[in-house]
Amino acid sequence: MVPSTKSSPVKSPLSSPEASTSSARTSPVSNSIASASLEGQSEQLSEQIKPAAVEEESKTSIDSEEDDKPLSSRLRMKPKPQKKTSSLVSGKRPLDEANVSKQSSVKRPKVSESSTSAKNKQVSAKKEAKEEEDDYFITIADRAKKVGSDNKSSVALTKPKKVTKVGSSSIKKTIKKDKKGSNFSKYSKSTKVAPSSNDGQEKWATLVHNGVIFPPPYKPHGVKMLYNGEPANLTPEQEEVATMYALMKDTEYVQKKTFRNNFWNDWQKLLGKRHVIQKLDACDYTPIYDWYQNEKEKKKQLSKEDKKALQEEKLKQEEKYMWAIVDGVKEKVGNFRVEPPGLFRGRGEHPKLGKLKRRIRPSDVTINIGKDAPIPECPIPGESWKEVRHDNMVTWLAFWNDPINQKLFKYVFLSPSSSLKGQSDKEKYEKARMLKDYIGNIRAAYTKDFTSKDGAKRQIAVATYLIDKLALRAGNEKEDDEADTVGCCTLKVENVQAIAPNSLEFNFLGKDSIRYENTVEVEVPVYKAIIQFQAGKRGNDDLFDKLDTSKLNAHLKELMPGLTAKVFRTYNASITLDNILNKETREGDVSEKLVVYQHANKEVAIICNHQRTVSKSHDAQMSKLMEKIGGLQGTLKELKTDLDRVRKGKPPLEDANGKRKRNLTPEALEKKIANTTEKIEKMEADMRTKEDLKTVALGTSKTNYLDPRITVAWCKRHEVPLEKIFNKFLLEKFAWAMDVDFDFRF
DNA sequence: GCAACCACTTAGGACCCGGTAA
DNA sequence: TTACCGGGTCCTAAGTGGTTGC
Repeated sequence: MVPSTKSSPVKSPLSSPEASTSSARTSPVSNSIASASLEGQSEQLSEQIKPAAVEEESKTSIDSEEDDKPLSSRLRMKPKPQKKTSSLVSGKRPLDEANVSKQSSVKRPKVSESSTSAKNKQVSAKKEAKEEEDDYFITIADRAKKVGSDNKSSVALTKPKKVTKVGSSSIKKTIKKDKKGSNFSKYSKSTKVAPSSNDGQEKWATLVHNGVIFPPPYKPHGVKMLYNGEPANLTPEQEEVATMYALMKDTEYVQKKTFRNNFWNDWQKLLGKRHVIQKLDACDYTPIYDWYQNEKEKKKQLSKEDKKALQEEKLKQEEKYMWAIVDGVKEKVGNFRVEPPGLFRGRGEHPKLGKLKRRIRPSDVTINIGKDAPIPECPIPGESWKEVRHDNMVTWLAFWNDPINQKLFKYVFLSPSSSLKGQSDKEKYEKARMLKDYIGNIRAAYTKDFTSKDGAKRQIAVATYLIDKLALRAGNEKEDDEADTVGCCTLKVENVQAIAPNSLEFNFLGKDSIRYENTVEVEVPVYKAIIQFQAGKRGNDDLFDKLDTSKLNAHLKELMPGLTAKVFRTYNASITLDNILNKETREGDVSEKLVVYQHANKEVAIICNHQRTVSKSHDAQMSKLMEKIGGLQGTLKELKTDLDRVRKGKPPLEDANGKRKRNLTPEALEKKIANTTEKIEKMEADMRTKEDLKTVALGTSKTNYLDPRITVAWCKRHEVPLEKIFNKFLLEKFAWAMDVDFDFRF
């Protein structure tokens, strides 16, 4: 991991605890699902719906033929998933001291044994990786032919229950570096992971790490801010918090009343009642702001060598915290840096905006580490950890209470590239793939319930439909001290407007206070049900008053083992990518294929409502491009005129400066025209893409929703270098997906 | 049945840095 | 040489969902 070069300008030794588009969105759902005749359907909700593929091996899709059958013939009893018993291996953090050892009383065992075994395992892992690499000796195209003949890709497409052999040895032997020298397995990680990391199971056997690193103590700068135009004296603690505020001068936060009020309340506690500073409005933080800008500039002006030296120094300090050894394997730690103090930057209209996030000390931090591992030395002399635990039912290495909301915790986890995270990532996508086999029957079941006499059932059906069709989030209840955002189950009456004959207009703030605006045509029974749910209610009342996420998820679990609302998002995102890639990819050069990928990625981002704010320079950038295109069009016109004249035996026209242009042959002019036209087309395409994507965030879906195996397999099939799609972070995160068969379909 | 608690995933924005056009 | 831009990295907020205890 590249260490952050960001400086933490505001650090304080505080200790007081509380001083502390309506765009035409692509619907992933076919409209055919509403027509099913469901006469005779059993009302047994406790039955799990068996995947269609299991019932009818030859059936390839969730089509109406199946839906037309009586549900009794489509539903079969499936054993309920075993309820987890709370026994010795409870996944919960124990409240008592049974699993806790106080730092002082813990004897430090020698590290040698585990580290030796770690080394051995790493050596053997490396050896395996090398052996795998040596096996690649056939081109991708040959491999495609070979595997294609052995295992027709159409089979993969038509048999929904096909189990994909990730990294099967037969396939590996047919892989070779592609023509461009990019081979996928160089990114794959030969890790030995437990078959499942389900809850209620041990996450690791041995865990060694060095704890966390704290931000350096606050260094007072002594620059005086002004109060009523006069320099004001501040203690280092007061100055630290003033500096936090001063540095936010250019942000929108300071425009918000809540932010200013919360900051003032917390800062005033530090200032004390009798301080000369009595109101925020009379404060002028400019001297501190200017000082900081100056410091920043000085830093920028440092020589390359000095910058490098600083970076190396930081790396040296942090190196030991960057790694953990999990079951003998060295793994990256994610967020090993304790969050520095600062002013709370919540999203949207968060009621706690601007509150002081006090400094976290070792006495706030609980460490989780293997029983036999040495307890990390507390990096701040004279202080000690709050607690040391040895809980292998969880994956966190450390946690502390969130100073803004004491009920919440901040965890230190392994990096997304670790085997532990990779394993759970893979399980997530496997679950979403499983939904593919159930979705037909699930859709048929909720369609039937749109008109159920049972109001709760009707609400569950409509909510599930919205989650499926619009990829809405579940929508847990929120506390009063959080931003007022909603998901499906918490939609308010005012968030949905029925538009005759059968459209719904959604408008609400979702996660991160990102607005969801979408008008969508829905099944008529859904439309009618929504109107009915709204009847007699006020705008701020719950649309789904008989429903919450627990009830919804409990119901979903009856339909498929492990099914929850969020699985639909993963499923719809991944299946959309898979479908678009396979439908739209044509023979051509890599850049054309990348356009297809980006288009698919964009569709998914729109479905999931992944937005970003338009960059400040967007308009200027567009104007510049327009200008350039205009210039090129002028050139093109001139070239065409010249060609015309040359063909008629006349000399070319004079240029803009009145100078005679060089005589060119018609062929040379044609070539120039072609080049200029190509340039214009490329620029226009760039412009369209830029405008198209100005509010769309593509990264979130790539990182969290798109099964990487779809991408890897597609790259293999179409000889697209994976590095064109996955950056370093994603290549590492998805190491588990690299050995997928080239014919993998989601 | 429900609230509280806990552990984990998902999310957008800030900031940095290197490549490239002017 | 400088300015600009875009991608990468880091940060941490904000979700989801399981479990527990009353």
